[in-house]
Amino acid sequence: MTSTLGFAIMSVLARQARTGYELATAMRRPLGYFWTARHSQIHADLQKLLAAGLVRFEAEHGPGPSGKKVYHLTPDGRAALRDWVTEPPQQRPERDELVLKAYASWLADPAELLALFREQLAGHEARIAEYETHQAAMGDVPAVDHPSFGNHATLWCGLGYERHRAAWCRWMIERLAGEV
Amino acid sequence: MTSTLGFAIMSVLARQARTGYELATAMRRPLGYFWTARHSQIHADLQKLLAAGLVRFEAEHGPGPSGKKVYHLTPDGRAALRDWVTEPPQQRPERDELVLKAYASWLADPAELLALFREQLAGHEARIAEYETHQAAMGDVPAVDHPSFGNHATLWCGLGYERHRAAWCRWMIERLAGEV
DNA sequence: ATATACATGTAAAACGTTACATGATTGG
DNA sequence: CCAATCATGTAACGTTTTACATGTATAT
Repeated sequence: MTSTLGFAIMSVLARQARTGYELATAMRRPLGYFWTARHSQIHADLQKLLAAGLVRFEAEHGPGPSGKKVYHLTPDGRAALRDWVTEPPQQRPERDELVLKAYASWLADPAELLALFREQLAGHEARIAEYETHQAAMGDVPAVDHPSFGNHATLWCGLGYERHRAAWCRWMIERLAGEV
Repeated sequence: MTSTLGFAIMSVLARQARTGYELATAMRRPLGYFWTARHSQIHADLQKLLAAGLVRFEAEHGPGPSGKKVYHLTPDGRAALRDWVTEPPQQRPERDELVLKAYASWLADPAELLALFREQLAGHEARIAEYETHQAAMGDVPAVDHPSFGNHATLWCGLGYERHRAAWCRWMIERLAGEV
């Protein structure tokens, strides 16, 4: 069975052939906004995808003890990815440490809590500004069958998320500021 | 080192003494909205917390092969929890399968995608209605040092999250409906 | 020359899920 | 009496992180 990471890798390869190293950097940005993995996990997963016939590689001369391997999707890989996209996602448990802290916030020091949420808010505001710059640079939303539609869709979601979290932080700050 | 699950457990025990079984049901609702664990993991973690002196239990006669154990926080446990609340959360990687699918959505069938996002939207709308009922039942927001402030804060966040996701689904549906 | 980026992999440990295993209490 | 709920725990497996291990190409 292909893991979700396997599909994340194939989602990148569907756009362009890449080495494992390049996949790892894609897992920081832009893919890292919604899926991450370390290079050790990526190399291991690539071997599984290879065994399943979903990817293949061209060995090229390059850095590293064993040259470089440029991976690309096979027709089977592209078909598997295409099918996976429209299947309902398995709902994995939510795990949100800041919300957990909010649940226990009643026993903490309000002044320290206020500092925590102000710090979090600053982070969200910085990311909102960053995402808005990206969005302005990307221009109009293309047709849904264009690769960059995926970039628009994920950026829209990321921006909405950051705005929601910023609003929540402001609500918390308002409540806490009244107590200090 | 206490795991985040350990603090989740202590967040529940800070309100009321509980058995491991009761902690597992709390990990479905209401805690399950932002942190989950199975009973097997909870029992294992309780033994770590016990060894660290952060919780203790009273053995009581009851069901099960070994009676029941009602756990409560020790003063050390309460202090550790209190300190943890105001520490910045360690940013754990985002992993969102639906957003990953959106990233690869350009190569899928628009009609099937439309069905997927309509289904997701229906789920969000149902949860919004459910949370709004909870919120109405809870009444006004109490002082920040009252345990139920934690319930209000987490519910506010959950409601904001569901509304954000619903809005994103509607945006996707609008784009996709134009193509089918 | 030397530091940085590029490049691939393995091993150990932590975290989390699923399945296995047992048995008492309670309500119908 | 029987089923559901309450109750505790262990074992096997898969996923993810951290650390270990190596070595080339390139720009300063």
